Amino acid sequence: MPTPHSPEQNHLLAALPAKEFERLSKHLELVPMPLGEALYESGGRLQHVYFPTTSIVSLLYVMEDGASAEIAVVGNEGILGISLFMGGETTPSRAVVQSAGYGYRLKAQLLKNEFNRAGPVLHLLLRYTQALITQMAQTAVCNRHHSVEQQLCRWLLLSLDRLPTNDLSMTQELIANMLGVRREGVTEAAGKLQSVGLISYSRGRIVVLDRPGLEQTVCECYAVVKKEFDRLLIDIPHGDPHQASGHHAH
Amino acid sequence: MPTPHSPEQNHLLAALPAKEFERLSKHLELVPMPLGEALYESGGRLQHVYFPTTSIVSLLYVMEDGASAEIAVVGNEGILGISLFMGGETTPSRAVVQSAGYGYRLKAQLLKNEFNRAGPVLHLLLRYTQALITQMAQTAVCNRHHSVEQQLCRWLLLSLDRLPTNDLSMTQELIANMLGVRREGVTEAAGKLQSVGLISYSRGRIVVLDRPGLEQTVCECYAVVKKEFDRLLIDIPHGDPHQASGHHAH
DNA sequence: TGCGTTGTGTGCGTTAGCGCACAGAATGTT
DNA sequence: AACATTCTGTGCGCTAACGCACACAACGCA
Repeated sequence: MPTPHSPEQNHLLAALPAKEFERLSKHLELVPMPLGEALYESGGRLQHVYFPTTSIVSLLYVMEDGASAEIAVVGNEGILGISLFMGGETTPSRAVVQSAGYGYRLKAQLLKNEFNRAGPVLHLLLRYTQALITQMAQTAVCNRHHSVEQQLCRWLLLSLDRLPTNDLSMTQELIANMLGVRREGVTEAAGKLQSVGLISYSRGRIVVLDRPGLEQTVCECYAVVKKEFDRLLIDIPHGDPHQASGHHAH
Repeated sequence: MPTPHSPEQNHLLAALPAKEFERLSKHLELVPMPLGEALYESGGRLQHVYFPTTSIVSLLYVMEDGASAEIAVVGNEGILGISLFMGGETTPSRAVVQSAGYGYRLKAQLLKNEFNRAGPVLHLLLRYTQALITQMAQTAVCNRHHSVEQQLCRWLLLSLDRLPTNDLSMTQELIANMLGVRREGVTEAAGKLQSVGLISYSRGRIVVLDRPGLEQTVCECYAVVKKEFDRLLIDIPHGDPHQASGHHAH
């Protein structure tokens, strides 16, 4: 058991004021999140919300003909199951583990109760949701205007930001599903990135060699989203009329 | 003065319980919303939130090179300025009036106060926000997988749903900006739709002749979003632990 | 060591959409 | 009536991405 797990590995949990964290932490349940597991299906009812720590989860829309597209990605900075507290209970999206790891889960009703106290937890979750909205919106724009190569860069950086290492365990097939493009398109784009020395890969294992280089190749979409996440979540003022004791998410 | 205006033309306002509506309505201010007006700019601070009644507003992302894309559209079913109550205060998007008309506005602070009462207004706004999220996500998918023609259909239907008539006042240039495609692409797609008898247009005026026909041509994205809006907003249970007196949004 | 499975590379022809450069039509203006 | 302006139609060549059909490489397991 090399890595000791703790809820604070999740930034949202870490950003909670002590009192709220106390209340919730006793109900947090550490769960493994294996590659490919669906935390929820389109339209399905949620039993739990999930706070990833070492895993990454994709929010996917799958269409009637089987074509798919990732609309956002959630890792240790976030939470899965926002539709619970937004009031809809379900969403038309799927949530699939894209990078195996661990996370903590919490019974749906407990989170709702906490949310309905209308305290710091509510405000924190809503801020996170706004950041997530930005990510979705930017994904829409990126899908419209940018090349597969640029999008691959974005995707790699998004993953990198949510992992402790710089090697990802992902086949090109999977990446293609996420980006909603052909597998061959990913092969080609990845080939280019490798030939320029930014990454190196082989059979489902991608190592990022030159992160700054990637950041130069990526489209603006990455920075926009990143900036917005930082703005909304790094220095979190707890609530609106409440205290503003400078907590940090890391 | 042919049309008498009333706040209830906006579905969200109409869905408010009497008590909340009372409290807010005295502060609602009827404002004209002329074509092209920007209700807010990327990163700008909001002074008001807007409840469109006869107007339609596009949420746009504009990129460094000037390319743009609509990520969602808001009409009499919704509200503009969700980042106010989500806690971010601003967003990276612009809000531009796409179809001239009227709306009611409310001072930012008043809405925040109401929101912070954590009553029916909060729950209603959050449900609406979830519907909006679905629209954005589906836009991302649509951008990835569907043709300009299909997207034009979707766009026309979205507009139609938010207007009392079936003629839209929109140049192809504007539509192209919204969809994030070339103007010529819109010309071509619109030409096809016209030749099949679904629409008729001339110099900035589009009349929808055959709505059912449009609904057959459009991609699934339209229906997904529509269904989700209906599910979340038509039969609104006010709040979670509160009463569930069957209010209707129309 | 051999064999199946799973990933990856490559080479087509095809297509949707782009960028550009106009020509023509409808409208408003004086 | 003449003119500028705005909107729309059309005709290119060009490129990114698609769909398909393989060949090949790596790894896992008997």
